[in-house]
Amino acid sequence: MPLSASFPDLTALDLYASVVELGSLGRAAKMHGIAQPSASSRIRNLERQLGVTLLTRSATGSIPTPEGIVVSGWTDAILRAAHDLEAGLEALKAEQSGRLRIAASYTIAEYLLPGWLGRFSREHPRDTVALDVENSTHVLAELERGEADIGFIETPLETPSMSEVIVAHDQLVAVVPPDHEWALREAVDMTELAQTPLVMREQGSGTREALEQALHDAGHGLPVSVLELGSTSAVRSAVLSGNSPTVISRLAVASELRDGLLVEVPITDLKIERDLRAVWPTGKPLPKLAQALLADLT
Amino acid sequence: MPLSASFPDLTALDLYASVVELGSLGRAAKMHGIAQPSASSRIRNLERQLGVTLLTRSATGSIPTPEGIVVSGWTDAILRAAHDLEAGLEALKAEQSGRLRIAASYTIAEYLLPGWLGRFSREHPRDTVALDVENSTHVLAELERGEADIGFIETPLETPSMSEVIVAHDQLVAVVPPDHEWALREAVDMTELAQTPLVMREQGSGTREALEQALHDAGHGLPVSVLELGSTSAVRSAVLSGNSPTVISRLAVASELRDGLLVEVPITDLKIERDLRAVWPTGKPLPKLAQALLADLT
DNA sequence: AGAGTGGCATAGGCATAGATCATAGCTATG
DNA sequence: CATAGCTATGATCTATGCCTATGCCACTCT
Repeated sequence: MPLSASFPDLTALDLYASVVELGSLGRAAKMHGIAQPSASSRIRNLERQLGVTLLTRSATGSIPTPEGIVVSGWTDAILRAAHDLEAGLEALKAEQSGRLRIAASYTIAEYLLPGWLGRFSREHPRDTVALDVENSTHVLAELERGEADIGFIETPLETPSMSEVIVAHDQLVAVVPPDHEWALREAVDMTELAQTPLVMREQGSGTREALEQALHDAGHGLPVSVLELGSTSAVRSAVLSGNSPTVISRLAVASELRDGLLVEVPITDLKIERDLRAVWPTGKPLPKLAQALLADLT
Repeated sequence: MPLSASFPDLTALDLYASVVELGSLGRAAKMHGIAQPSASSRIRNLERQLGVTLLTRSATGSIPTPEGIVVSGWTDAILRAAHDLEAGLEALKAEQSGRLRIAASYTIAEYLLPGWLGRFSREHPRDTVALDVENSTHVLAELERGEADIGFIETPLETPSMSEVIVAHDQLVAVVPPDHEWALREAVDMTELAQTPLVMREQGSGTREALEQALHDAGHGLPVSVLELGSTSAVRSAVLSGNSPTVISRLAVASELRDGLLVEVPITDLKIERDLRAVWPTGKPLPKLAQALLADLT
């Protein structure tokens, strides 16, 4: 469903965050490179759009009202996500001539890399990072061709020509909306899972292959799909607003599980763990910047 | 630091999400109530601002490019945070005559309630929710005066006049930026914590009182503050960009801990657990809507 | 094969949001 | 009591973005 038509501008939220931080409209205006009356009017607009008085203004400055403090917490979450987008984009746009070239799989690029890169570029403001998002086999190919300095993948590899180190963990879990019948079950066994139509990624995605492999290893047939979608976020939205289970990366639904918007269903004897690894060619020495990034993560 | 000046409009991101979901600019335009050419131009602007080609357009529709898929994951995170803000605001703005009146403490209101309310209002679209954010004692007072139907607090209560049920857990943890000396420590003992200047909430906040209580119980003096700030998000930002530890709700720094932007430091023998509880007056019967909300959470 | 349908891009006219500058009122400080 | 720092208001201007109308393209059904 679309966002409310009169949703405030992100720049207004950002300005508000600065006001809260600095304690004054004028100082916040200066930090954002606009005139003080503009800041005043933008914040007033923001208050009108949100329908809440955010600041108590006085001749000595402006401090948030009690409601303003709560709202500030919510807007901070939006702004952090926006900064993640910026960090990710900057890396995505960087020319191939950039100093540190990263190749990463989708899950890692979507849910972990922006945070890592934000911190990395704060610590190394003069260096640029280039990011290629590919599936695991392409990541390895890029590393072998010397087109990337370091890679991040979610599948174990057997080649001695690549070194690796585990930087995070992930797990595939079965989830349903809280009003689904499975939400109350103690557990569901694998036979039932294999026979229940699921929302799934398209054929050939890493997530789907891992699930098919696990079912096959346990002597079951291929899972049935009720809907096939091209991205993890699409799958998540479909499950949130539909009534079918899916098997999905825990990282992708962490906040929904925390908030109770989705419920995890234990599947008997099904455990698809994935260690998320940094990989690089064993032969070549790891570039300094790649070492620095790695040091941040371990 | 302020967001990039040319950061795209949230409505543009929202439109893009719809395009990805629906597979066509025109359909997305209709869903957002604008004309197709407007959608076309907005997406084109979005691509220019981000510096990335998001869609491959064709006479049969538009599907995201590989980069578009990654970006879509990042924008989804922003939009989810925006929906949380909307859900929270709607409750905050609702008149006191609203059907379900909730009183909650800051931590719960900031980090958990928006998600709960989003789901609740999807399931009960005709009902309105009013939210009052206060500290724990005020929450109880509102319940006693009958001004709220149900409350959420993070401190245990001893009065038999209130019923309670635990709906989530929280924990105060010590965190530092990853380049802080403590980040590499196995553990830090309480004496050292009590003597180290911390970033803290202002005197009288629940978080600070819990920490002071725990130190006092262990025979230590009051903690020293290097900086006192009025909101949890302000404390988090200060620690992220500074070089001092803080003791803070794990909920507030969950994503930073996951991304490695902050590091948790175990404090020997310090364990401040907080069960987050729903509370309501024992006498009166719990209103239907409050029961429904509670059922969602347990 | 031809008409119809659905999809995207371009061009021109118009309305509105938002920026600036100048000004004025308020409070604390010396 | 004057000054410095804060915010609000009003007048004016610019530019961004929307809408309608139109054209082109690909697929599909008769």
